[in-house]
Amino acid sequence: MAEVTAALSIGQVAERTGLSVHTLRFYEQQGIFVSAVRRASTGRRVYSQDDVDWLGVCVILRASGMPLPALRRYTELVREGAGNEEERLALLREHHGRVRDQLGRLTQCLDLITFKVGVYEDILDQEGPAAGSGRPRPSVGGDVPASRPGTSA
Amino acid sequence: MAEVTAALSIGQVAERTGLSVHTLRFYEQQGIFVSAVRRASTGRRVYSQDDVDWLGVCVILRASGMPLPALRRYTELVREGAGNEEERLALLREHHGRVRDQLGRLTQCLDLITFKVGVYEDILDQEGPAAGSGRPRPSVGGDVPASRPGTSA
DNA sequence: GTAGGAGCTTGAGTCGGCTCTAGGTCAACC
DNA sequence: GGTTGACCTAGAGCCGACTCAAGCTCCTAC
Repeated sequence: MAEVTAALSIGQVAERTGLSVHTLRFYEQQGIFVSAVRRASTGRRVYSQDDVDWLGVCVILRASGMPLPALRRYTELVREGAGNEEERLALLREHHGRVRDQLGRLTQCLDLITFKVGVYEDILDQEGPAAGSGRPRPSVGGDVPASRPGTSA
Repeated sequence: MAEVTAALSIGQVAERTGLSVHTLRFYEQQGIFVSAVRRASTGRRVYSQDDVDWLGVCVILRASGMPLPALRRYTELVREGAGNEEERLALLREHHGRVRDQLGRLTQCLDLITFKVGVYEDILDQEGPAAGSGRPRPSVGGDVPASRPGTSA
């Protein structure tokens, strides 16, 4: 058990969070740090492991589409400390809902794309190497064939 | 069996696709239509049911994050007609992969968020109404409590 | 003692994808 | 014949989230 608080440079933090140094400075300016980023006597930023942990959470929230203003608000609540758990929960729940929606929509999209991929595989199967069997496919999705469109086939 | 090809105004198409009239004109300019949009003698755009069907596909591809250039390329391939199915398939497969990745990442994010929501529910459970039991929770994710951070608890 | 590299600040630029504005045409209704 | 209201074009503007540039300061190593 050593290094209670690590003291990392912006480059090191960039490396371990996957964010660019630009983005780290940008996030700081945007108020996306729970406590002010410390500075060395030379003016350079000094990050702790806590900062890295927090950024890990931020990366996930961002990756799931939380907008910066919401992330900033959440950060503020955490910075204020205990007593505002309701608001944090509300914020997270709202985001949770959005992510679930997004997941649902994406799943639907994936279905369509999977289907279309199958259609094209069949087409290439049949006219391609040998006259393969060609799994039965419902009659949709081959995409308008340019010449005589007709609600696809 | 009537209206082989409907003849819809831009407003009607906007309504049935969920896209704005601005976006429809923008897409047209971007080459996101399989065949040139027809014009009435007055210069107004006249869309067919095929256009609407195609836009339906586009909406789904866009919703799943396909960038406009890729969508344009796909449109071009469909416009060119039969013979380029390999490239269409490649394009769709690539997108399919990206959507699956995105889905995976989003699912992970959802797990974290679900977990955090649970943590806050427990906190509010305990200090709130009555001193509820509080389901056992692993020791992560309560978020740095501002004062004495310490790798959260 | 100087070259290289990491870091600093402020402010501008980029990118994707729309979204809106200005100024105009046209058809329909009162 | 005047007013809506839907549509037209070209081009500018916007938004979110970075990303980069310019010009500077340090520190380290040769």
